[in-house]
Amino acid sequence: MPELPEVETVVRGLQLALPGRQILTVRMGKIDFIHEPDLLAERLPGSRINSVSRCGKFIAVELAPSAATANPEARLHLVIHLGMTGRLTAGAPTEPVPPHTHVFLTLDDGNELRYTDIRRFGKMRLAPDSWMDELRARWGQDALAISASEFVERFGSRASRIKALLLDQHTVSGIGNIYADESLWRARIHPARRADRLTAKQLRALHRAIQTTLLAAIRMKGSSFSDYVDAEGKPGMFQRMHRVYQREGMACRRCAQQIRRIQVAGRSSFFCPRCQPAPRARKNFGARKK
DNA sequence: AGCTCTTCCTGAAAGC
DNA sequence: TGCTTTCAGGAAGAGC
Repeated sequence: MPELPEVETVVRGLQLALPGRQILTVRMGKIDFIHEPDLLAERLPGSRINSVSRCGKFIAVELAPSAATANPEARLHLVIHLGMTGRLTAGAPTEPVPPHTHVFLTLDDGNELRYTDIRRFGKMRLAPDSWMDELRARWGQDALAISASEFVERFGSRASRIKALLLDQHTVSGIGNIYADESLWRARIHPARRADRLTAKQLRALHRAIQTTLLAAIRMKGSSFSDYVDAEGKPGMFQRMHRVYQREGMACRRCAQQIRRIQVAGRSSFFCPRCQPAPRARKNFGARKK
């Protein structure tokens, strides 16, 4: 599933292929995951691509203001979220079309930008600057950009379980199930611990673990299990480095204890019961009041 | 405030 | 063998 490192890898690939290109034609298959598909059909042909960037798990393809628009300040962005199984690839139109490919953009260099998404949990829309601003305001800071002190402040005051907070994009954006588990293992924190019961030292360790894990994953071009590929259609390699994710019953790489799997915040959570001690069972008798 | 459940969707894997 | 059921999950929304 694409999380920050996978989206970053796709964006870096697209940055080599898209800026400066003009979109010639747009063809769409299933459109139920596209917000206002008519707008894409109307506005994309003829527009030129300025840049490609990442905002959390969103990909933003910025278009140059078109001469036809009355207001040259009204920049548009083709915003894409890959969801679970989304793939965004740029290549020759002669390459075989994978099943479930729903958007084709032909480019002026003869290449084609394609969006493929088996489950269509992804999202696509053409949005103005103001929508991007709203997104940034509503979403938490990017997981790679947030400072240690901000991280401690944001998490230390919350009563939710730490895993739930890591997955909540409003707290910090970019982290999904894989990197939440990997980071928690690295920081030796149990996924069901309440964030406000962690020490500042533990939260700083978690912040560091997130940075280390995400940067290492980016170097390996992301994790591929079933569907994720980069902008050239190639899988990542970081899944080989996973310490806990999808390793139930296997030995912890630190202490050889068997990795366990539980449900936290409705998600599979993998952890080492020795390295990541469980929160103390809360009995009424011991309940603390604030 | 924060938790759980539901919804969207498909294919792989498990169950019978 | 071949069918049916279950599960996986990013994010939003409902309801408690």
